Amino acid sequence: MGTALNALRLLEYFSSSLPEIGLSQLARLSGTNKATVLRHLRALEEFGLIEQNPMTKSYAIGPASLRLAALREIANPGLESARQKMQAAMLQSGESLHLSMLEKDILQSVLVVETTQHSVRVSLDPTEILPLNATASGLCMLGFGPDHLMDAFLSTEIMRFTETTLTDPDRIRDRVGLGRQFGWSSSDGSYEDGVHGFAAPIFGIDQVAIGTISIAVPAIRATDAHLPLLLRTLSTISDELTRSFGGRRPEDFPTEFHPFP
Amino acid sequence: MGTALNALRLLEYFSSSLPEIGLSQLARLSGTNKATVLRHLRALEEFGLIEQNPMTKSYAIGPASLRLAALREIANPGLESARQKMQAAMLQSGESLHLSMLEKDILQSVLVVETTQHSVRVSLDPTEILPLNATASGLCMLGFGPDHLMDAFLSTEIMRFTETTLTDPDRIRDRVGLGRQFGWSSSDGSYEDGVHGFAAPIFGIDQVAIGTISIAVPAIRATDAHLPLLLRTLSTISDELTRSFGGRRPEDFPTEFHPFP
DNA sequence: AAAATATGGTTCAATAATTGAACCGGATTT
DNA sequence: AAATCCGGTTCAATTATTGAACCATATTTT
Repeated sequence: MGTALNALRLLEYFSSSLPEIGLSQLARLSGTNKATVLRHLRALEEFGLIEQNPMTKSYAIGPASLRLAALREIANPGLESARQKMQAAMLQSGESLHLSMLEKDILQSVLVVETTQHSVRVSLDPTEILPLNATASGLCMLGFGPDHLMDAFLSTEIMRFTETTLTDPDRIRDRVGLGRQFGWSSSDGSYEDGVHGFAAPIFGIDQVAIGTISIAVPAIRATDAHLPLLLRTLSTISDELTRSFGGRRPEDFPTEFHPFP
Repeated sequence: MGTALNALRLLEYFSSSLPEIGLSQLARLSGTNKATVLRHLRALEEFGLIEQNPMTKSYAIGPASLRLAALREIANPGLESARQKMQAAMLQSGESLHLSMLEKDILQSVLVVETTQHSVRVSLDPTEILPLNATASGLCMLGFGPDHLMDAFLSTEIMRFTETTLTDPDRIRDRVGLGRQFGWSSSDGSYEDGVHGFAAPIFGIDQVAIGTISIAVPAIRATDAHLPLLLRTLSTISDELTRSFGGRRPEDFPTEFHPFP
């Protein structure tokens, strides 16, 4: 049931680590017959969501994705201006920024602006779903997002990614509480080793977070000396983005971010 | 035949002028039964390519489009750096830039950077297919693109958009020849009244144009005094983009752009 | 150098999903 | 208050989808 959806699901197998997939390989990955996969790929290709490399015969995401993204921009204005604000914040802080949004209790990365100032940089997959327990953005979202989010999340399986990933519900609650108090959250290699994250909420009209803005820093530069600059950047851009999305910060939200004691 | 494609085709009805569509309206537009349309929309929605506005109940392009676009970025790197170069060129010239690419003999707009310096600006639909006879980019593409392009285009129906649209094959050939000689093409309201365009080619490895970069200027600012700045901007960015896409300019391509006599 | 195993792609009958007309309840218009 | 509109549902008839087996070709393995 759901031919169209089955076809679309083939797109899920493409990732940054596997951007090109051959017919047989995709059939294996999806557990579907080759003939079926080929039919679907042909349909996706005709629409432009898939593109076949004429040399290698393997398939990749096609140009229609860009068209659709541009179209969404129009219905959902603000993302383009968000990009510009992120660009400015990137130049100010020198680090990469990630904008993520909550959709159906899932935190998805929607915009990435990578630093142009350092050659050692954090390059995370911009299409990934962010685990709420392991990332700064996730902890921040738990703290400032809809009330039911924490319970909903704790009722799912909590994943572990590295040595320092928070998996104990009590410890997660502690960290979220700390974030709620200071206005920002952080993670130190709890999702990927060597990557420190700092995140602040973006609020909607009802003063509930609809997304987060985060700065990803390689461990080498995650120093106490660097922190004030990062927090200053974070504070201003989270305020700008909240306003640019038509939202409002809660009255008791800190106007400046300070390091955790 | 092609359920998946039928579902995807529904996405074609969304545009910048019609970013949200209701169920019945979409059924009418596509000439399909409501039940069918609803099934398709549900499938697209589950994948995230469609999103339903819970208030108005109408549908719009969903967040998965952004994910896919980001994914394509990875397989097809360079677009992000192109955006940055375009941003710089926008700041230099003060005008909006359009990047378009040739896909299957169709010239599609893939990236738009709008000016932030003027309130009178050109805002063209970033998802549109560019007519080869009516836009600066189109004429430029005819001049520097694959050899068969001109014949292929002339064998299709040539569309007229405004009073000044070029529709006579001989006049088109003349203008294309002029572009080939000077390295850049222009259009003055031949696609949309009041919009002047200036375009230069982006070459692939085989010295054939794979796309174009263009500057769109409102008629008020399309003055002789402004032109040198526009041409300078165009020349440098077309060179940058050609290199950034791994291409090569032909040896006899002008290193500087000069106004037509 | 021959055999074995890949690959992308095709065929076709059995099957399972898609389709559209008619219908429903509710909100606007007339 | 009658008539349209809307989003959404139902269900039998039909139609497109599916997967096993197959083909030709390229790359490994023996």
